[in-house]
Amino acid sequence: MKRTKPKYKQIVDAAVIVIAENGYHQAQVSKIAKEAGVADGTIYLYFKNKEDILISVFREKMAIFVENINEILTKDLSISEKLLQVVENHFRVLQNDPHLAIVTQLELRQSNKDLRFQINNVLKEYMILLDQLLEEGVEKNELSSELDLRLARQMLFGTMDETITSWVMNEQKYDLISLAPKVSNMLLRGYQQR
Amino acid sequence: MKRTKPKYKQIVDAAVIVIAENGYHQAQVSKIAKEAGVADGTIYLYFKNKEDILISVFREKMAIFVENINEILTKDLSISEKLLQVVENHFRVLQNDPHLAIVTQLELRQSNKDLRFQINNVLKEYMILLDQLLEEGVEKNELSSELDLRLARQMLFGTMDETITSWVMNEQKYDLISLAPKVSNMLLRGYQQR
Amino acid sequence: MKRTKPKYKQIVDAAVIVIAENGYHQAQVSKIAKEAGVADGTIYLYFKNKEDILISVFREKMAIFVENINEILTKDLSISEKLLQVVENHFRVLQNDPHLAIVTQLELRQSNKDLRFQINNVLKEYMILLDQLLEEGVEKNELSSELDLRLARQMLFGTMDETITSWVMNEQKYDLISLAPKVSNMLLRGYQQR
Amino acid sequence: MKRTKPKYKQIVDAAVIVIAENGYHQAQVSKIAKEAGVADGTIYLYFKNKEDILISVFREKMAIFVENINEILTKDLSISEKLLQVVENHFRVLQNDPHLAIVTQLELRQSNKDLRFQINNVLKEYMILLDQLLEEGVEKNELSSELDLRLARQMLFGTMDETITSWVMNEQKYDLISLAPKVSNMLLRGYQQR
DNA sequence: TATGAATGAGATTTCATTCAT
DNA sequence: TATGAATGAAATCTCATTCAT
Repeated sequence: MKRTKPKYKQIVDAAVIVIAENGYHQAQVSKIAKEAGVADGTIYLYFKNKEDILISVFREKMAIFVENINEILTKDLSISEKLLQVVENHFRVLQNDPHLAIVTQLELRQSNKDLRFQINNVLKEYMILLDQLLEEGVEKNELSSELDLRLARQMLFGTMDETITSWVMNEQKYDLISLAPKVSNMLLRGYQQR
Repeated sequence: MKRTKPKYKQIVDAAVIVIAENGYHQAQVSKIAKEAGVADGTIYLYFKNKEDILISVFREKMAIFVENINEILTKDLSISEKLLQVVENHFRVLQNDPHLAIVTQLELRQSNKDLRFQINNVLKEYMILLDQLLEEGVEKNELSSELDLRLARQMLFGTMDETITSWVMNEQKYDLISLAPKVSNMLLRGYQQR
Repeated sequence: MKRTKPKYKQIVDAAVIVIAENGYHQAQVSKIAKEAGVADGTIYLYFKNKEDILISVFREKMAIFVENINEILTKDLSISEKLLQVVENHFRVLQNDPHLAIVTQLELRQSNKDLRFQINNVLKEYMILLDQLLEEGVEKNELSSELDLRLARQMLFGTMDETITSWVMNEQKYDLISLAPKVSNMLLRGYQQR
Repeated sequence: MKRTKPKYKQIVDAAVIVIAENGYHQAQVSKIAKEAGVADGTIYLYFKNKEDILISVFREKMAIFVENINEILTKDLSISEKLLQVVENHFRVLQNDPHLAIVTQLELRQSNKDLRFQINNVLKEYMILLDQLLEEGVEKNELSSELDLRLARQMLFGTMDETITSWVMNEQKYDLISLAPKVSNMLLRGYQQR
C-alpha cells in the first residue's frame, strides 16, 4: 500500500470526482479506476478495499483543513479574528472545490457505520483544533469564562456544517465565503459574556 | 396506500426498531415485515417501496416535533423562553426515544441523495417554524434587527443537530435535556445586539 | 433450508449434471440454476452457499451406497458373497450413473480442503459399514484372525476407488460391473489365512 | 525453458513447500516466487504457466519413485520380497518428506481435470513398472496364472494410495513404513492361487 | 536473464419487488 | 387483503500473466 506514488493521488482525486458526479452508491470501483486511468486491479495495489479508498479521500482532504487551521492558530491575532479566519477557511476550501463539498456534505454521509466511525476519527483532529481556539479565547478573556467548551465547539462545527450543507443542497447558488463574517459574528457573540 | 389502518403504523414502528437495532444497511424489508408481524408482500400494500417506508418513518416522527413546536410558538412567552423550550423539546423527544435518536441522527443519514432530499422536504416544515420563532424575536426587538434569518436558523438547527449527534455517538451516556439552557443561552446571545 | 421440497432435489440433480459436463471449476451457480430451471437466487432459498450444494450432492448420493450396503449386510450370506455384492453394488451404482461417477471420482476431488473434510465425514459412515463387514468375516472365521482391520478396509476401499477412477479416466469404455467378481476374489484371498 | 539451471529446481522445491503449507488453492504464483527468492516474472522464464510448475513438481518427485523401483526390480529377489520393497519404498519416500506427502495425497488432487490427466501420464511410467513386477511374478509362477494384471495393479496402487492418504489425513501420527509388511502380505495372498 | 507494476476477466450472493394463490 | 416463494440484476476483488525496463 504505497501512499506516495502519483497513482495513489490519481485514484483519490478520481474518487472525489466520481462520487460527486454519480453519488456514493453509484461510485463503483470500476468507474473510479476508469476516471483515474488505471485498471480495476490497480486500485487494489494502492488500497486494501473500496472502503479504504473512501476513508483515504476523507483523510487526504481533511489534511488541508487541519493544516490551514493550524496555521491560523499560530498567528498573532485576536480570537475574533481567528474565528473569522477559521470559518472563512472552512467555507473557502469547500466553495473552491465543489466536488469535494458534495462529497463531504452529502455523499460520504451515506457510508455505513464502520466507515463513518473511521471518518469521525479523522474529524476528531479537526475538532481538537477548534477546541484549542475556544480555549485560547477563554484564557485571553475574550470569551466568557463560563463557556461550556464542548457545547461551544458543537455550536461552531454544527453551524458551519449546516450552513454548508444548505448551500450545497441549494446547488451552491450563492456565495458562501461572504457569509463567514456574519456567521463568525453570531458565534462570537454567543461565546461572549453579556 | 392507506395511511390510517393500524397495519400502517405497525410497519412504521417496526421500521424504527429494526433500523435502530440493525442499522440502515441491515434493515431489510423482510426484517421489517417480520418485526411488524406481516408478510413481506403485505408491506407493498401499504408502501410504494422501501424508500417510502423510510420517508414515512421520518414524516410520522417529525410530526411530533412540529406539533410540539407549534404549541410552544402560540404560547405567550418571551423569545428567550420560547427558544429554551424549543431546544428542550428537541432534546427531550430524542432522549426519550433512544431508538428514534439513533435512526434520525445516524442511520437515516446513510440513505441516498434522493431520500435525503425528501427528508429535507419534511424538515422544511420544521425549519419554517424555527424561522417564525426567530422572526418573532426580531419583530419584538428581542433579537438583533440585523439578524440574517437564514443563517440564524442554520445556527439553531446545526447546533442542536450536532449536539444530539455527539450525544448519540457517545452512546447517550450523559443527560441531554439538561444541556438545553446552556445551548439556548449561547444561541440567544449570538442573536442579540451587542 | 428446506431439504424435502422437490426443488431441492431438482437442484442437486442439476448440480451433478452440470459438474459432470463442465467440470468442477466451470460449474457456476448460474449454470446449475439454469439446468434446474430456477433463478439464481432460488438456489439460496435451499442452500446456504455453493459449497452447501456440493456437499449435499455428495450426501444425497452417498446415501444410496449406504442404504444398499446396509441391506446387503443384514442378509444371511457368507462373507465372500457379501463382499462380492458390496463391490458389485459400488460398481453398479456408478456405472449406472455415469455423470455421478465423473463427479465423485474426478470433479469433487478438486474441492478445497474444507469441502473435502466434510465429504470425508460423509464417507466415514460408509467406511464404518465396510469395517463391520470385515469384522463379521473375522468373527465367523471366514477371514484371517490376524487381519489388520484398518489396513484391510483401506485395501478394500482403495482398490474399488482406483478401479473406478481408472474406468472413468478410460472414458467408461469397458464394463465395470463384470469386474466385481475378480476384484472381490483377489481381496478375499488377501484377507484369508494361507 | 531450461530444466537444468539451479533456478528451475529452486522454483520446484519452493512450490512443494508453498503448496504443503498453504494448500493448493492458496499457492499463488507470487508466493512461490517469493519462497524461491525470484521475481514473479522470472517464474515464466522457466515455466510456461502455473500448471507447468505443478506438473513439474509431480514429474521431478515421481522420478525418485521410478528410480528406486527400477533398482528394486533389477535385483535378484523373489516377487514377495520385491513387492515388500516396493511398498516400503513408496511409504518411506513419503514418510520422509511430509511436505511432499501432503502435496501428492491431498493438494495436487484439487487440481483441475487437465492437470490431473497430465499427472496421470506421469504416473503411467510408475504404473508400468508395477505391471512389470506383477508380470514377472506370474511368469515365475509365484503369482496366480489367472491374475488380471490391470486389476491387480489397480489393487496394488489403490491400496498403497488409500493407506497413505489416510495416514496423511490422520496428521501422519503413526509409523507408515512399518505397515508395509502387512500390506504387502495381504496383497501377495490376493495375487496367489489358493 | 531478471524484474515487478500493471492488467482485466470473471463469479458468488443479496435483497427489493412481484404475482399466483 | 394477505401471503411468501421466486425472481434476477448487479459489483467487489483476486491472481495468472505480460511487458517495458
